[in-house]
Amino acid sequence: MLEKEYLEITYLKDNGYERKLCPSCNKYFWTKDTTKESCGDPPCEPYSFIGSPVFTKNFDLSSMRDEFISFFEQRGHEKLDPYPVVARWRDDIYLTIASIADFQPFVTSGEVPPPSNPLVISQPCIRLDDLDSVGKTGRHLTVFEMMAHHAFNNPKKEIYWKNETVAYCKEFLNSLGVHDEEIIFKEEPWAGGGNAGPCLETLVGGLELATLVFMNLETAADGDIEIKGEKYRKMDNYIVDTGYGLERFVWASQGTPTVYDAIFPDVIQIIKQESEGLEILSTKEVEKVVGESSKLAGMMSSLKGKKLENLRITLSERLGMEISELLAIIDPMEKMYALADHSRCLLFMLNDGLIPSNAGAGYLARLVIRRSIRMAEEIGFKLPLIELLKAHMNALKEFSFEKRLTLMDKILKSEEEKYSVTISRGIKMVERLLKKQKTISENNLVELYESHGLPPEVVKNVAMKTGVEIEIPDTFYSKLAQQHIKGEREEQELDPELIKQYPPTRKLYYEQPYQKSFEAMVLGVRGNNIILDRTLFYPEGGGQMYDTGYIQSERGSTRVIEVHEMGDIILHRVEDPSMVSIGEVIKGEIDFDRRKRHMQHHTATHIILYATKRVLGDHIWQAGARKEEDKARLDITHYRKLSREEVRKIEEIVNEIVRANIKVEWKWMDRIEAEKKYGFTLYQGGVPPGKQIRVVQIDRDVQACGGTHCSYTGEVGVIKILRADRIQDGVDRLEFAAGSAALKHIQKRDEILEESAKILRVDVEKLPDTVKRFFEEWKDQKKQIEKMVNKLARLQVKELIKRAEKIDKIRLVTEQFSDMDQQELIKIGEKLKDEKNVIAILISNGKSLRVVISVNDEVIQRGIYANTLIRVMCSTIGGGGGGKRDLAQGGGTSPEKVEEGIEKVIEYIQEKI
RNA sequence: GGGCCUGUAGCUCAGGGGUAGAGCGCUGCCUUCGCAAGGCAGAGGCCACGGGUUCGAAUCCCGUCAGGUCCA
Repeated sequence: MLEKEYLEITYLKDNGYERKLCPSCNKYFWTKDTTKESCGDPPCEPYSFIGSPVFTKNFDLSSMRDEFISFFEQRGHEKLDPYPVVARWRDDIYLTIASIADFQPFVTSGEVPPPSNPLVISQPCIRLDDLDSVGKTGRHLTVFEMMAHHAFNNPKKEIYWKNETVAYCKEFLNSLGVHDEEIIFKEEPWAGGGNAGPCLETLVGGLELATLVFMNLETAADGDIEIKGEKYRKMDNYIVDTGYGLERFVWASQGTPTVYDAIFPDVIQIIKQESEGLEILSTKEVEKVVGESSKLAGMMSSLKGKKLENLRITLSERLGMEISELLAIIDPMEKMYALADHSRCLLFMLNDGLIPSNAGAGYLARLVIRRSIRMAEEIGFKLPLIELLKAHMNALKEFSFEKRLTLMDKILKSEEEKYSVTISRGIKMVERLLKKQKTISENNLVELYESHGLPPEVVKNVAMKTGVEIEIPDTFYSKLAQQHIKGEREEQELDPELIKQYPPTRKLYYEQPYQKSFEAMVLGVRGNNIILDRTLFYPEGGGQMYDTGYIQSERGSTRVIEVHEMGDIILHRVEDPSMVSIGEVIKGEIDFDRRKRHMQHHTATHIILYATKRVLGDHIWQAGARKEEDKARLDITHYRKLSREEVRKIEEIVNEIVRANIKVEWKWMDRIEAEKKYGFTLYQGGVPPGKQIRVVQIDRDVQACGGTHCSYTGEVGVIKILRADRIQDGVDRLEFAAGSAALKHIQKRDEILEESAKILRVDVEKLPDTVKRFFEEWKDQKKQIEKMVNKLARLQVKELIKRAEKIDKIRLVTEQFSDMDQQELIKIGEKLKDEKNVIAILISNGKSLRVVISVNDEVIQRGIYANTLIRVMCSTIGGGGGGKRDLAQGGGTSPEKVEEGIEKVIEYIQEKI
């Protein structure tokens, strides 16, 4: 299907490139080299650039990036500053995985015009999918810069398309000294993120340097083009999406054994010097081993399990070394590379304000941190991680990381601490386990890792110390992965197609936020949902609850219970839809008290977020929010629990802002323009759709927000923070109330205090002291009672034994108490056990019916057990019981049958002896 | 966002329907010139919280809260 697309690229043919079919991978490629038979892409052919660089000049990251950007600037592309690596403008991905991610979904869909067109960018991207391969393959990185030029075309205007793109690519490579004959363009359809299109991979020396994607397809259930199992159809927009791997270009220019040696040699040097186990690794021989390994690994897509094993075997054969000898060199080497890479990744992540957490995007940061710590330990790296981050900063001067350095240091330290606690806790667990069961099963390993974060390698080491050998099954990690695939998802409620037939609802609540009633025409009725041409009713959104109220027609009025937005349509859910008919003009009235509270809470939320940033630092992001009538809450990202002082400080600042009575400004802005002017901190409450976004500004705080707000901060009234909780690691929740809701809360709290004080008959001020005293006294008295019970029991025993009834040699004690505690019965029973030949039946017949039977040793010898007796007894009195041979307890529900029960027990005893 | 694990003495944890336990730490006494160590005695528990099942729940079930952890 796509073949035609490739053949349309006349530029290739015109420049002497020939289309061939690779016999090895069965894919088409274009080359000028007449001797070339296979596509040159590993695994069809190995790398040829290691040791013999493909460019005429050596580059480092900065110079290579400059070279690329100025090349395209000179050819009419506008330079765009990179976006953050944390993709806050997206709700479908956490991290920026490609340069095109910057423009999805609104620019690629055509809804929003691109910031400039055509443009050139070098976008840092993070991909954690191949985490295991990093360090091993010599080319995998967690963070890399995707240099790219993009052109966004539509039916009305075309910037440029396939021919020009390929031409740029060839010319750029030529400018670096690459000959036409060395370049191979390989056909490889591309798909991702709901789009697809033909694509050319550009290979030089066996290394894929660039990917030229011609994005012109979109997913469609009835599409006629199938790529990788998904169906696609042509879309109106067609986009040039290129990706030039900065790090790979630098690597190719230097021809070092691995990409790591090329892009951060200084960091590697530091790790080598500061690690205990790595001094031997600087010899020429090692370089050779690593180079060969890298070449071989280049032929494989990823390295796991069998693949990795095979690579090691082949490599040892090729070098004439024992596997163990090879591993001794290669294993620490790989860890060193991975550590160098991971620390670079952390630099970007933490700089963009990602706070490590046990859930959400923050987990990704923790994952990388923990891997780094583990690797640092394994190779004996002595310095704190922050030193590596600092070292990376030197090679990345273009990014201003410095301002976040102290914060990064704090975060890393706290994470290191947490991890060491986890590990030492885990170690103790393993030791206990070994005491119990001698060995550790695979299930144990899985549980230790999944539930307690203890890697199997650590378990193995601990076990070794106690002399137990443990095999970690090869299947361990794949088994883990399988366990997690299960999770499925569900979606969709109302049919969106149905809604499409209505025009967008005019949003009066933005135009007249203080209006209480309005008139509108009924456009449709869908079940209980009414669609109007305009409305004052605010639908649920941005964490703000919907408005409620009434809709009035000639026939009467009906309550509006819920209001939701679907696309551009607002649905009013009412109690009785029969009150309105299509075409009718109705009067709507909103519950303004409720609305006003929402407005106060919403404005308060902005103010609080602004204040937390001022108190805690600008790494704070909104992690969620909800505004209700009587309270609201705001979740923020932060690396440690808020202290009481911090909360108080926030509360003070917030109320200062209220008192300052600052104007709350809102306006509609062009999305791209707003992003340029205010940055991505706009998107605190998620990403609103559409070309235009609504921007709300309070003092220096600016957010994209669709909610309703007060006009001045003074209208919010007093803001009271009700609680500050840590809801998950890395996320704190502030619950608060504003205005009259705040007052209500304060009043309610007062009431609770006063009532409590009244019960204790003390002043409110004395409450803490009194409660403490009462609690202490209560505990004290409990102990006193226990002592008395003991004493009393001793006395009781003497009395009871005197009154015992004789059955053969056995002395049977039966006693009914009016209302005695079970504890006391047991105490007496316990004491009676010490007397010879005794069976005691002790009954408390009060609020509930309880029985304790105790039997002394000699009686047990004769085969009479307390737990048997109690069953005889209690089954008669309508209950049950149980216990041990010498002491048992039970109860029942029929007090009138107690005598009968005792009779039965006596009968049983008589039978037994 | 989903899964799993854990909340018991100041600390580390056993127990897992029937009288709340161990080790360490703490207090006092004995032994000693003193210390370390040992011996004896003792203090210290709403068994996270709220429901439910049961004659009876620390224990089983449900929910809440808190902590941990893995995955997306």
